[in-house]
Amino acid sequence: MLETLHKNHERYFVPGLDRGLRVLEIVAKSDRPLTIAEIAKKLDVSRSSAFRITYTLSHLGFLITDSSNKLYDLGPRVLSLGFSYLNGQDIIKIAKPHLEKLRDITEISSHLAIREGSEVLYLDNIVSKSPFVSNISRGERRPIYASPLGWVLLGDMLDPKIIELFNNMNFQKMTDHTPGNVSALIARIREARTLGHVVSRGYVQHGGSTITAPIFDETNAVAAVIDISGPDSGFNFDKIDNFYVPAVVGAAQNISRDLGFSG
Amino acid sequence: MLETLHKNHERYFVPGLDRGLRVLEIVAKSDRPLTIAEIAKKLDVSRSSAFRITYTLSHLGFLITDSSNKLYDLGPRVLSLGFSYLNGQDIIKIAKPHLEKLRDITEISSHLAIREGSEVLYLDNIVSKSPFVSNISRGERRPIYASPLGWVLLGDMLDPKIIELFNNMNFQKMTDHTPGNVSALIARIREARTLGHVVSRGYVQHGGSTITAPIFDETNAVAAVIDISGPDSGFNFDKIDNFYVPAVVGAAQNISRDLGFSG
DNA sequence: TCCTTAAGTTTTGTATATAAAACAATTATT
DNA sequence: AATAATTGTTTTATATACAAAACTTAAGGA
Repeated sequence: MLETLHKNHERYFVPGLDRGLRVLEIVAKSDRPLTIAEIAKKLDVSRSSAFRITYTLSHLGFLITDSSNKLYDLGPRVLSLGFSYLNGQDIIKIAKPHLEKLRDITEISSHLAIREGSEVLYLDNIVSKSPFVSNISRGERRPIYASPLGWVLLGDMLDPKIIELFNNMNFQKMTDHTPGNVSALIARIREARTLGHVVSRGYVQHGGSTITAPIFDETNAVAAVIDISGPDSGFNFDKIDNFYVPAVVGAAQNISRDLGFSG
Repeated sequence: MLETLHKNHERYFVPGLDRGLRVLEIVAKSDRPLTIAEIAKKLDVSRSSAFRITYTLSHLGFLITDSSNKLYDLGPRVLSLGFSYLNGQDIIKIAKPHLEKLRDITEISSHLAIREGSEVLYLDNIVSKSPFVSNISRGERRPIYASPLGWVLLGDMLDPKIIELFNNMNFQKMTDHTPGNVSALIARIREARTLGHVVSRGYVQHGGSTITAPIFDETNAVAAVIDISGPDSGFNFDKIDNFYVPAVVGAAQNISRDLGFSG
């Protein structure tokens, strides 16, 4: 009884499953295929266990081996799960017509994103027909602190929670406007919440601008976020306040409404 | 010794991992979140085992529960693996500039796909700037038999292998041109191999056309396939043979060359 | 309201997955 | 070329993951 107390919260863990998924992420993070010995070392298990795990994963198609059967890499089957996830997100279906309309009237690419942990996760990407610079696609991630999408997404999070989430985060200056620490980030978040949207010119990348607004669910929580984003050349900067901002905020409100949020 | 002979090939399987991944696919296939009891029934294991597996998967972020903690659905973490897979495919990086050039000169969306089992798996989608009908994205799948991409992909497969792969496949007529059985499919594949490309008008969807060509690797095997594809309104049908076909075949050859295939 | 059925947890004896050790095969080193 | 070191695979004794059963909670019907 006593000796298992320290791992009491892991009482129901299936270790083989835990380690198998960690192997997939180890291989995913690696920029080259890995041997069993390398996987064993990174996972801190015996070679025989790593052998069994890779054996299972490759028989299932989640890992593939090279011609020598010694180097393991991700198999195409890992894609099917992600695609099913995207297909199952009602918010994508609900948001898509609004994002397309937004793209059509602004002629700028529009995006839908949610928060996962301390990252912005792009769920949809409606590309504009005019030349585009940024080509972000579904499934991509960005650090929350460095993205206007992230600042808006954290609009309903309490400060202690934010501090907890970013306490030991390494803030890298992407541009001059990237917050360099938690308190600067909180200021950005507060600003976004007060205004109800974010207009950023050159905040994300050199020569690129975005306009961002939040989507609320029925509990008034920030469920997701949308933006229009592209190179400065695609914007008419005289029309920011009386055209682009109302268009994005309006689209976000319409999506919120379709999600069941009555306001 | 004797009693384990029949499952000798599964000697090294990690059952917890196998079942965990099957749970993910069960949930992925389902059109609604599932309870533990439903998962247990579909997986044919005890409720206590299903409990342990869902416990593990949800703690790792691969499954999420609803507010009542009783309905399990895919979590956003499944996306990260698929995205890593796409990023790791050198062929995507190699093909992309050629596909973009192809899109630019034809003004039609271009795609890159590989074969996985009996499905076509789209690896990249370069959207045209003109209005588009089909909006296929990376990670999507189509049955091989119903797609010109599939016919070209099977160009180097021997007939017995093809028959084996499609023997108990249910051929659904998507259009008038969809092969209805294996021998019709083989005829299509042979035709594609002989010509070196496929021109299809209305084969895939009503009012849509595609032009498809194979990519070879250093062993002369069909490594992947590209096409341009869009609504008929985007094509100039007088220029099929002297413009579109050479453009697509040429792009495919250039990609083959960059992959290391000298021809 | 009480009873029945079903589903989610928890416990526990036992079948079995696991890590260590042994072995084989390959690669590095002198 | 010979030996050492490393890695992949197989075997096996033992720790433990598993299914069954018990228990708890919730939902439905009479």
